[in-house]
Order: sequence, then structure tokens, then C-alpha cells
Amino acid sequence: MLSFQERILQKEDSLTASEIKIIDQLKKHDKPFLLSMNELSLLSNVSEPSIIRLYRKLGYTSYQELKVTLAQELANQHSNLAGNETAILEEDLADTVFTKIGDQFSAAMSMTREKIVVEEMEEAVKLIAEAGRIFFFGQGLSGTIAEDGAHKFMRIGGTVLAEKDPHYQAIYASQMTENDVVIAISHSGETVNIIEVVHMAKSSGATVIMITSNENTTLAKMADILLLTQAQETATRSDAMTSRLVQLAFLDTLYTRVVAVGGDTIKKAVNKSRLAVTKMKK
Amino acid sequence: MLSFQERILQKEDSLTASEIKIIDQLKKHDKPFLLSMNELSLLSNVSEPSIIRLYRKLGYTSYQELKVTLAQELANQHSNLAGNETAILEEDLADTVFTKIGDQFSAAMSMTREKIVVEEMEEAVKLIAEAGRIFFFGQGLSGTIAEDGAHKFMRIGGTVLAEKDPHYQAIYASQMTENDVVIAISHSGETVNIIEVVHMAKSSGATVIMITSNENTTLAKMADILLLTQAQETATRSDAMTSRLVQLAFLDTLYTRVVAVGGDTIKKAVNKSRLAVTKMKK
DNA sequence: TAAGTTTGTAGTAATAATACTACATAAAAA
DNA sequence: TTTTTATGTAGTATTATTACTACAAACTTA
Repeated sequence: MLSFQERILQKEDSLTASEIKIIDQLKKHDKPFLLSMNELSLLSNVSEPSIIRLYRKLGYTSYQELKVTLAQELANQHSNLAGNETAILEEDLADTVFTKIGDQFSAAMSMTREKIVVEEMEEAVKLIAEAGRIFFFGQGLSGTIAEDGAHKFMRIGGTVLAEKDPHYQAIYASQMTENDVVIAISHSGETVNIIEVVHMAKSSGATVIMITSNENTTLAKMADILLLTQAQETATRSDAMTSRLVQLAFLDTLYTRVVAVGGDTIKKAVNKSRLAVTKMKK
Repeated sequence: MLSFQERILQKEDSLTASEIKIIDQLKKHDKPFLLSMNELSLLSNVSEPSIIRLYRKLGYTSYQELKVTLAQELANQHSNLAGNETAILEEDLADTVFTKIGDQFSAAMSMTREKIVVEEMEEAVKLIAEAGRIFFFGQGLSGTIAEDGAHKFMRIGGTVLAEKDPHYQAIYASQMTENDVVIAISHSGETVNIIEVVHMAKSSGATVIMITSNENTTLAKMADILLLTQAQETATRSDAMTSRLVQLAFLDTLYTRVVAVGGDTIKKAVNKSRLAVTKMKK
């Protein structure tokens, strides 16, 4: 079943002025499914027959059908709010900024979610669960994400390491084996040092899981498994911030899955770590 | 205007069997506003007059009014999804886990947002913008958040430092002045080392901005400014992961605001940093 | 059992919503 | 200018929806 938006795109070229008016109203209205044809015609300054002509053109057999479809889609769309409306302005106070950051993140999550290939992610999970050693590589802000990842995965008990220094990264990479997994993080996908290190790691036989925000980049292409974050650029706030949150969500997802599919060994290790941390806090 | 739920609670005691059936159907249905009286009566195995009797009892003057109210409320409810429905299950595959993590984060953001006192956050912004030095203190996972914060704030040009080691933290704390700001991060609010260090920092005259998830804790009470994250505990996934994302959003918010209110000096510094990073990537 | 309450049936009125048509007019393209 | 296209008006048929009523049946409770 085609969505309202898709149907419009399909007929985009043949849409007439009043049809566009109707569509605008439907999009603008926050509860379009409650509108009767009459109300809609008044709102859009258009005659009722024009509405009928439109929904027929779009392939609906009745006005009801259009409304039901719309209600359906609104329920889903609600989560991925439009990016433009959530642009952060200089005059926004902290609470507004905070809300908008949340909205932008939600939008980015939806966009990213759409591109996820489950099989690939589950393959990554399997690789990590069975890996000899796990290395997290990143630089700058991506370096802190790498550390965050390492922190989490340390709990499953294997050898887990985060390294931000390119020289050390290189040393590790040169000594890897087929059992090792590298989780490399680079927002741009073109971080020179990481490219080099990933290259070395692959030469050593290690598998590379790449987390990045840009698809057509050197690093994205080198990846054995690619986890791609999507985000909408906004004027005031670099999308890097949003992407970083999505990247963390990726790591959380991987971790959650590794624990879920992991055998008793992993589950016991996680419990032990939990106890250890609790003890420290006391 | 009373909500549907409130109206029901009000009349709870006088509701009859068939009225309860109707309410159940309305609640169960995901698009109740699309139901006609006839459809609803069939679904709930109840006569149409019973429906009329019900909406009158609840104080609506027409069936339409009930539907509009319901549509309104559903639209709102949708954003703050119930925590239970988004619980991550062991059998959920990666894409589902990812989506649920996003939902949990959104819910946590809404809950946190509700408790934000703008004035306090803006006060924090002012303190940071005018601070002599800024110290980010955290341990474990909170340590990586501290580093993340430092990374961002380094760009505004002042002296910014993240420290995860308690001993170094202590040394810094002992040498602080009234111009210094500590941003301390502790999920639990009871991290022993951080308590000590915050204590020392306060003795030295520094201002302490505390980011934590638990309100009635030692650290929350010691804070000059408290930024409290809210999250719903779920069975499978520790709320720590969600809180951490919210904490990052807090830091993003502070940073965005500091740049916004900051004078030319800060803006120039941010631009310089941006150039520096771009250069490195090439 | 008797009184009261709840609910359904059935019939109906009033209205609103949808769908359709034919024609007229306005605007745009040839 | 002519033709085509887009749109609106007006009138109307059809159906769906809402709203109401009175009465009967079923069920509860005293």
C-alpha cells in the first residue's frame, strides 16, 4: 500500500493548483482525519468536487479511505518530527534547546532505523560475541565514543580495549589476528589516521565494524560491516552532536544483543561486573 | 476541559457493565476517532443507545465531541510512550532493540524536560561562560561523559579539563578558586570519590554543577546547580544507558547555550577550533 | 416475589456526509 | 484567438450517522 506522501510524489507533476491547496491543508492540519470534505473544502478554498478529483487521482476509492490512510501514517510519522521545525535558534533558552536536541535525535534515530539491515547488525553481534579481542578505535569526539563502547563491552569478560592514540592503534592493528574485531568510529569517514589503522587491521586479518555518518567515504567502503548513522544538518548545531548520540545507541544495541545471544559465560561475566561496580560505589 | 480518562475516573463507581465494554474498546482501538457509533457498538457488543447514554454520562454533548477529545489525547499520549511497551526483550533483534532504545530515550527526555527549571540551566550557562576554568569530573561510564563534555567545551577557548582519576581530581579540587566551575557527573549520585572531590572543590570556593539521575542523593544535595535526568527503569536494560544519553543531551544543551550567549571571544574560539579539526582530517 | 436497574429492540426523524452530474466560467497553453 | 485544462456552482441522489423514543426483556437487589 502506497503512502499518502508517495502517492503525491508519484503524481507530483500533474498536480493542479487547487489540488496542491488541498494537500497543503491536509499536511498542515494536525488531525486531518477528523475533517469532513466540506470542512476541508472551506479550509483550502476549494470546491468539494476538486477534493473528489484529487483523491481519485491519488488512487483512493473513497474519501474515507484517504482519511484512514492518513490517520495511520500520522500515528507513525509523529515520532519522526520534521527536522526544519526543530532547528535550534540562538534565542532559544536552555529548556527549548534541550527539547529540540531530543527531537533532532528522535528524527535521526528514525532515519537511521530505516536504513538498518538487520542481518548485518546481527552479523556484527555474532562477530563480537565470538571475537578473541575487541578493539575500539576513534579520535577526538569519536574517541570518547570508543571509550564508552569499551566500557560497556568490558563487562562481557573478553579482552576489550579502547585506544585513541594513533600510534598505539597502529601497534595493536599490526598484531591482530583473524579472531580480532575492530570497531572503528569516525564521524566523517575520512579520518586519516583511522584509515591507516583500519587498513593495517584488515591486513592482519581482523574484521572491521565501522560506525560512521557518511556513506560514500573511504572508511565506509573499507568496512566489513557498516553501521551508518543518518542525521539532518541544521544551521546552528553541527549534526555531529546528533550523530554521536545515534552512534552511542548503536553501541548500546550491539551490547544489548551480544548479552542476549551470548552464552552463560557472557551472562555470568556481566553479573560479576555489575557486582564489582556496586561494591565500588558503597 | 477534562480528559477522557479523568471523566471515566470521576464516574468510575456508576459505570455499568456495557459502559465498561465500550470504554474497553475505545481504549483498545488504536484509532478510536475513526469509529462510527455503529462500528463501536458492534465491536463492544453493545447497543447504540448504550453508547449515547455513556457519552452523556461522561459529560459530552455529542458523539463527535468524544471523538475529537480522544483524537487530541491520543496525539499527545503518543509522544510520551509508555515505558512498558518499549521494554527490550531478549528475543528482539537488533533493529527492534535500536528502535526501543530510541523510544526509551525519547520518553526519558520528555520526563527530564518536565523537571527542568530554565532559570537554573541558564544560570549554569552563565557560570560556565564566565568561568575561569572548567573541570569535568566523572568515574567509569560517567568519566567518558566528562571527557565528552570537555571535548566540546575546549572549543570555547578557556581552560577546560576532564579528569577521571580520583587522585588528580583531588589535586585539582584543592587548588580551585571562586572563578572555577566543576561539572560533576555521577549516575548514582553516591559515587564516593566524587563526593569527596566535590566537597573539596566547594571548600576551595568553586561552583559545582551536578549531573545525576537520582534526586535524593548526597551529590544531588551538594550541588550548586542540579541537572537531574529522569528515566524509567526497565527490566532488561539498565536505565543507566538511557540516562547517559540524556546526560549528553544536557551537556550539548549547555554548550549550545554557552556559545549562543557567549561574546565574540567565544564565537571566534569556536570557529578557530572548527578550522583546526577540519585541517587535521585532510 | 416485587421493585428497581440495566440493556436491547425497533422504529423513526433529522442531519450530515459522500458521491455524482452537467454546465459555466476562468485560466493557461497552443 | 482558439483550444484545452482547471475549477467552481448548483442541484440532487444516496447513504451513513447521529439522535431520540417507547417499550420489552433481562438481570439485580431488597
